[in-house]
This record gives sequence, structure tokens and C-alpha cells, in this order.
Amino acid sequence: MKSDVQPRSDCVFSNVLDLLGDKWTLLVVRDLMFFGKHEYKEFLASPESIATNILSDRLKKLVIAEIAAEKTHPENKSRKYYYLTEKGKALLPMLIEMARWGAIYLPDLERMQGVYAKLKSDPGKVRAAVLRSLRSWERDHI
Amino acid sequence: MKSDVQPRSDCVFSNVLDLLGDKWTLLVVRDLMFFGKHEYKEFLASPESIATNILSDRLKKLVIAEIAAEKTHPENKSRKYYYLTEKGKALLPMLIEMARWGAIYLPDLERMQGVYAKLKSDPGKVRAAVLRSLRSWERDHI
DNA sequence: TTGACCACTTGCATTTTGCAAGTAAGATTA
DNA sequence: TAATCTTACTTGCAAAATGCAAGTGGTCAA
Repeated sequence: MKSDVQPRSDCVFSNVLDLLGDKWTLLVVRDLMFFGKHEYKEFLASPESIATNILSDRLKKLVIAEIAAEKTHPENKSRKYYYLTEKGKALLPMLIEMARWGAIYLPDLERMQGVYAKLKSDPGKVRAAVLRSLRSWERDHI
Repeated sequence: MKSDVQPRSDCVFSNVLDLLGDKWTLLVVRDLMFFGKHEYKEFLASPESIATNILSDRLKKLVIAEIAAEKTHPENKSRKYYYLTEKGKALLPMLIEMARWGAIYLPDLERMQGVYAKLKSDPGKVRAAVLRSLRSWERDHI
């Protein structure tokens, strides 16, 4: 299903950026992918302090784009789980390359040194571990 | 040299997106990387029809971030060449993974079929060819 | 000297972002 | 059962970003 945004052209980069090309969307994907965050308040608690209307808007767009999916919390109807679809998990290689670029050109990010070291030694392993963790959570929750 | 944008956090994704996370910046990088475009009017002619003030702004930011560089045209002082720095060329793996994601999830983009086929058969070759082309242009012009 | 070209800048309207307060549904507690 | 709390938002409005269309200044060629 298509986003209702009119594509600017039929270039793959343009189309991807129509979906993901803002400062917040990929941070939500990051939280889903790497930080085991699945609920609205967890995303709100990320260090960048996203605004509530922006978070709501981005989650909605990710669901519409089928990059993420949502389900009502099994025990508490006030809460929702968000999680990545296969389409969303498939963004991992791009995010890994983004992080590898950052390892070289943004080396001083204190919080990233552990991740940078792992990416340097075995990016394949990082990828496998992330996917394993995502699937494990889904087995338990979906 | 740092951008004058205050980072939102010390996460690599957040920092990269502070530089690149809008709809236009990576399209300019795309034109530099893949389409042999080096001048302002060439970027203006891309199918997405970027606004002149936005293009100017994004080129300036790419130069400040040292992702691109500029030089006055050797024969005509009214014109400028823009080209990717090593830092800019190093975005290629991320762009390749973005395109590979698009090959799976945005398969119907008519303009992309040739690129999709090449990425499928030999992404390493694509990468090498792009870098070769960039360096060749630089030997002739910088 | 004039007109064309190129790379922008500018003023203003529109859109997006983000703040802060508020709302509704559901859960918990007294 | 009612009051309070929690959660996920929505809303109104201000600020910032985007983008349109016109304009500007420097350079070049005729």
C-alpha cells in the first residue's frame, strides 16, 4: 500500500526519502531495531525528546508504509506494541552502513564506541544479533 | 568542522540525520554520486524540481559539512563545480543499501530497473564503477 | 555597451515542526 | 463505585522551515 504522499519522481532514492527523509522517522526505526523499544512512552523517553504530535505522526506513517506494525497490548488496552515488519527489518543493512560511515566521520560520539568496535570487527555478527533479538521479542509478544 | 546545528543526542543515527535527514540533501548527494552532475543548474534540472533557495542552502550545508567541495569553474567565474569529498564518497555503501532495499520494496520504479539488475548481480562492481567515474572526473577537472 | 547566463537572494505565503495544555479510554486504588 | 492515575494521543498556536516567484549581481559574449 502506497503512502498518500505524491512521489517527486520515480527514482529509488527520492521515493525512499519521501518515506524516511526527515529527522525523526529513522530515529523511531532505530529505537525499534536496536533498543528493544516497542511502546509510545519508550520512544518518548529517547534522548532526542521528540514531540508527542511528531511521534504519533511518524508511528502512524511507519504503519501505513508497512515498515512497522502495531498491536494492542495483550493485558492492557491502553497500551500498544509497535514492532518492525520484514520491510522494516530490511532497513538494517542501510542503518549499519550509516553507522559505519559515522564510525569514520563522527568518531567522537562517546555513546557509540562499543557499537563502533563491534561494527569494525564483525558487521555480519551485529546484523545477525539484531535480527535474532527482534525475532525473539516477536515470539514472546506477537 | 562541525555543523552549527546543535546535536540532539550523541547517537550516530541522530547525528547523521542532523546532517542528512531531510528530503533534499541526499538527492543532491545522489546527483553528485551517480549522475555526474557538478553544477548548480544541473541539480536544478533533476526531475524532483528542487527550489533554488533550498538547493543553494543544501549545497552550502554539504560544503560546510565537508561532504562536498566546490571550486570555481576554470574558464568561467560565473560557474562553480561541486564534487564529493572522500567523506561524501564514503556515503556510497549506505546509498547502495538504500537502493537495494528499494529494489525489494519499491520494485515498480520504471527508471530503476537497470540499476536494480546491476545491484542484484554485483553490488561490488556497481560501487567500484561509481568510484572510478568520480575519480576520473576529478582527474579531469580538479 | 547590452543582453544573456549563472548562481544565487529576497519577501512573503504555505507547510511543517514543536510547545504546552488538554482529552478520552482504560486501569488502579480507595 | 467513584476518584485518580496512566497511556496515547489531539489541539491550538507560535516558531521554523519550505517553496514560489521575482529580483539581483557578477560574468561572459557579441
